[in-house]
Amino acid sequence: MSDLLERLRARGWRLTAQRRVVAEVLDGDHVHLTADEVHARATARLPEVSRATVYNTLGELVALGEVVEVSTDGRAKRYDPNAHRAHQHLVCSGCGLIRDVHPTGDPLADLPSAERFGFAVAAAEVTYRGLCPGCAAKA
Amino acid sequence: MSDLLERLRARGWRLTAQRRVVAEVLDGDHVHLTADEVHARATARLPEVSRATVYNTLGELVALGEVVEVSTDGRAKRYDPNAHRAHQHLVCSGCGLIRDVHPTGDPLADLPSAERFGFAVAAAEVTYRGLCPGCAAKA
DNA sequence: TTCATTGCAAAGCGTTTGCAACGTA
DNA sequence: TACGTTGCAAACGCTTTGCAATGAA
Repeated sequence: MSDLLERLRARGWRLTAQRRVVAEVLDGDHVHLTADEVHARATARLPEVSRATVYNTLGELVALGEVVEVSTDGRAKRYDPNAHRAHQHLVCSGCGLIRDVHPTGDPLADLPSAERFGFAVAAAEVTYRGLCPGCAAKA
Repeated sequence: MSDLLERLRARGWRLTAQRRVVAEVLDGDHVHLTADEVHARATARLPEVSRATVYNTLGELVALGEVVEVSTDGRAKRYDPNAHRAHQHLVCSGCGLIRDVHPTGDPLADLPSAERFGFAVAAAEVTYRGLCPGCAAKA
């Protein structure tokens, strides 16, 4: 993640305490927090971080391609810092848990040109839905 | 779509003018309207349709499995009446246009059990993103 | 010093809900 | 007639924005 901070600095980002904390919160694997969760964890480290700043910072990280927005349900967006390795998401229909997965095969290869209707297809997002072990045990 | 109305009646649905209009608006291929667009088209046919009724009716159609909610962006949900044939979506990054597509291959087959982490995977959603011919020409 | 960044609070958008009036079965 | 359905309007959750104060470079 220090990589991230260096990349941001190299892009001329003005590095503030708030931005550093937001970036740190997003560190780690399988992190898919909502903006509100990011705010909660950020204020735990640094009380003076406003919601607006969290939204601003997340939006900028997304624009920079460092973080990806994931809207798994109709609820709040989640932010996925694992933008540099292609992966897909496994979402629990019960509790909303999200896991990163790395399927074999390229989904793009499954879409023949006859089915592209002239679109310049750039990417494919795959979301697998099911019950996580915990929720399956309760059901 | 008359099929739909008959299915609904068979399920004991109380058939009101408002519900019929909402169902009619959703008729046709490649229809992916937001709740607000459904409301606009519904009131064009029948002025006395409230937003609340549109939301209620859409929610019931989703619960009945006749319509599928699609959240392509972080904005308003869209409603896809093509629930009876497996298909995926091609979304234009420029204008938001959505097309149904029917890829070859089953995405579920691309997720080996080692990548399922104990999840009981039930379904896979695939969204292809790119530029439609119109937006590609402008870019 | 300067100008981007911040915090606050209010507004915005899409959606849901409470409740009285309504209309289908 | 009875009970499910409707419309209105207010409340809601999440996100964005205006503006004055702040602070990194």
